[in-house]
Amino acid sequence: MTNRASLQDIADQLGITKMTVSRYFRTPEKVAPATREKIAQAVKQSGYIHNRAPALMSKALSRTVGVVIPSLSNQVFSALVDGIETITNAEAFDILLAHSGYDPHIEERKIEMLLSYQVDGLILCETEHTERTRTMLKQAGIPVVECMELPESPLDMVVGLDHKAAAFDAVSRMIKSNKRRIVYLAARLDRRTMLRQQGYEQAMWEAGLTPQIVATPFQSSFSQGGSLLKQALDTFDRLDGIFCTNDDLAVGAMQFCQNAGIRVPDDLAVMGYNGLDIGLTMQPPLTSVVTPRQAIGIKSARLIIDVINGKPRKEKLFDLGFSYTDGHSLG
Amino acid sequence: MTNRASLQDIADQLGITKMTVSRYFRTPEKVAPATREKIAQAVKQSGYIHNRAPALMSKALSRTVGVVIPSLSNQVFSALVDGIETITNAEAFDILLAHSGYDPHIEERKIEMLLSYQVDGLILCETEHTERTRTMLKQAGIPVVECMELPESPLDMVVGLDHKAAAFDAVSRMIKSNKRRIVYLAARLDRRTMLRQQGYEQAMWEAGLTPQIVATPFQSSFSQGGSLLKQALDTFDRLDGIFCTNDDLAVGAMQFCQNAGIRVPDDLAVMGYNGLDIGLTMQPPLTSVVTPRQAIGIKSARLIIDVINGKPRKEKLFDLGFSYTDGHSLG
DNA sequence: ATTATAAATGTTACGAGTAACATACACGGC
DNA sequence: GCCGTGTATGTTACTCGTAACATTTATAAT
Repeated sequence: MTNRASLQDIADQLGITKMTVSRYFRTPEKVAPATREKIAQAVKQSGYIHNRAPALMSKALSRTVGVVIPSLSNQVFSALVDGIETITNAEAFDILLAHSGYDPHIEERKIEMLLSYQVDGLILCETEHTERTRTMLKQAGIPVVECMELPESPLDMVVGLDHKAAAFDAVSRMIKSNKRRIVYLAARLDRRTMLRQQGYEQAMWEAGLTPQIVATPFQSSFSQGGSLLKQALDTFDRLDGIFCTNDDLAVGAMQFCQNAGIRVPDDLAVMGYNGLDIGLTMQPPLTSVVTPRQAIGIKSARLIIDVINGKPRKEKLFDLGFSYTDGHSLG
Repeated sequence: MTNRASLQDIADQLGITKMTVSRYFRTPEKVAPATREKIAQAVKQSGYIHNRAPALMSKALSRTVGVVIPSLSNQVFSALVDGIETITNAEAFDILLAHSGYDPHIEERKIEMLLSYQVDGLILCETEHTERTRTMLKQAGIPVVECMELPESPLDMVVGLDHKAAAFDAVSRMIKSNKRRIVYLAARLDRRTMLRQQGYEQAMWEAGLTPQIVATPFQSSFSQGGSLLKQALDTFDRLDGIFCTNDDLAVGAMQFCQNAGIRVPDDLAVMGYNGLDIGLTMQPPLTSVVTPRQAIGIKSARLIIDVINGKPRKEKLFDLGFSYTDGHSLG
């Protein structure tokens, strides 16, 4: 907008060339201490702000990684970003953040925007992409990590966990606690939700039980958890367990139980997914599958930066597994 | 990284100049339909991705607004960003998102990054800034909106609400419901939390009551709500109400009540702040101050873009007020 | 047909930091 | 005093999409 100070302005003021000033910012040790001092002074006084545009035009690195998360109000992704920034901060990279609202077309638009800023790498949290997204990313020739799950046809690198296996294990636990009539509660039927459903179904069939599902396409929420459980109770007789596709639903369902006088876990076992803080404040504390999202972020950023630095790994897929919260809602 | 296709590449391929291709993207109606068709073909085939860098170098607009939110896992800010994007999408602006973790120094770094990308405007969610942040923003000469609250020394424009007044009103309501021994529960003692405390204190003093505060500097969370309430009950006799600085604390506190056999609102009235969904799933539903965050986002983006388009308003401060959720936790 | 006007495309210059290479200068060792 | 080495700084060329202006081509109006 208005004319910000440029390197040239500072150089003119000191009777040196902008090259020296440029060096001052990027390799200060190559500038004489006396000059360094003078420049520091002038920079401070002029309030110079770095301008990336010309640097982006040279084929140099932008030292920026693009990150696309599905939602801005989900602790899963904020922990993921925290993990990413641990690494990027240490390596003097910036991140450029965008959110897709779980929509592949919005993801496409955001990726296009990030690429237009010449990011050196991309971290994505979804595995469903538009055709154009795949084309663009191929063209871009930068490292890409898909994180959180293990896609069937990865774009490039993958860091995540097997949600089907996690769900299978979680439901098997419930069955081991002598629960038999277990319903799967689901919302926003995205891919990860469907994978968990598959794990649930497999565990049920293998135990000789019949899977029963109550789902809504709407965004998951606490209140949704209550209404889905109500619907499940109305539809199926003598339920003794619910496996919820995330903790929001699980907590909502547990609240419904409290209000309806249903005892957890004696009358109804509840299994959540993600291991959020709120689950542990319930009475009894919610048992929940914990996804290692911070570790996923760290690993993803590490991989991206290694590739940028010319140290590509042979291995491209990293399964970081899962664990459980220390809850008592299973019986 | 690898050599992406440039406008020149496409132009060469078609025997035209890059200028025509550039026009095709920005003002397609000025390109002959036949040419348009040919370019569309070539663009698709080459997988061309726009490169913003040269455009950022011309003094043209970047058509990008920077947004710095404090947290990536707070519905308040995701709703705010939703509001912002309603407008930016309609006006063909992009947003560049960053998060500060409520830390003015991180905010400074993120603002510096956004400015280095030549954003045309900035939306900030905090009012505490470092000295350098203020200098940079003055230098930058772009419109800035501080949103959510009403700062004492605004940088430029402001869209928010008066948290002190809201807290005053909320606590006055509790007092009108014949609650007398009301404690303020607070976490992460940021400016907005302190403002609410002031409103609380004023309401108490004006009613001839003594304010009592239980606070923790740690990040607010559901479990924190329970322990703060426990601490309050241990410290003060015969509490009959709590005013919580946000819904996380309020919900945690209500869960504590349920577990401890404290009846809400008969034994204890609970007032929350923000009006999140989860509060309404409680039994009884939580009464909470609703902040108009989506509207704040819309208004903020509107103002920024108006100024960018050369239509500055005389008015610089917009108080969008507050309302209440339809809860029953007051009595 | 002839000029006026509009539509389509082309030409030129520009922006601001940086890589690669070039030069100047200081200092120590002989 | 001369040379070699290294440090500090300067010079030049480059990046590529776009604004502003120029030119060509098509269309309409008399």
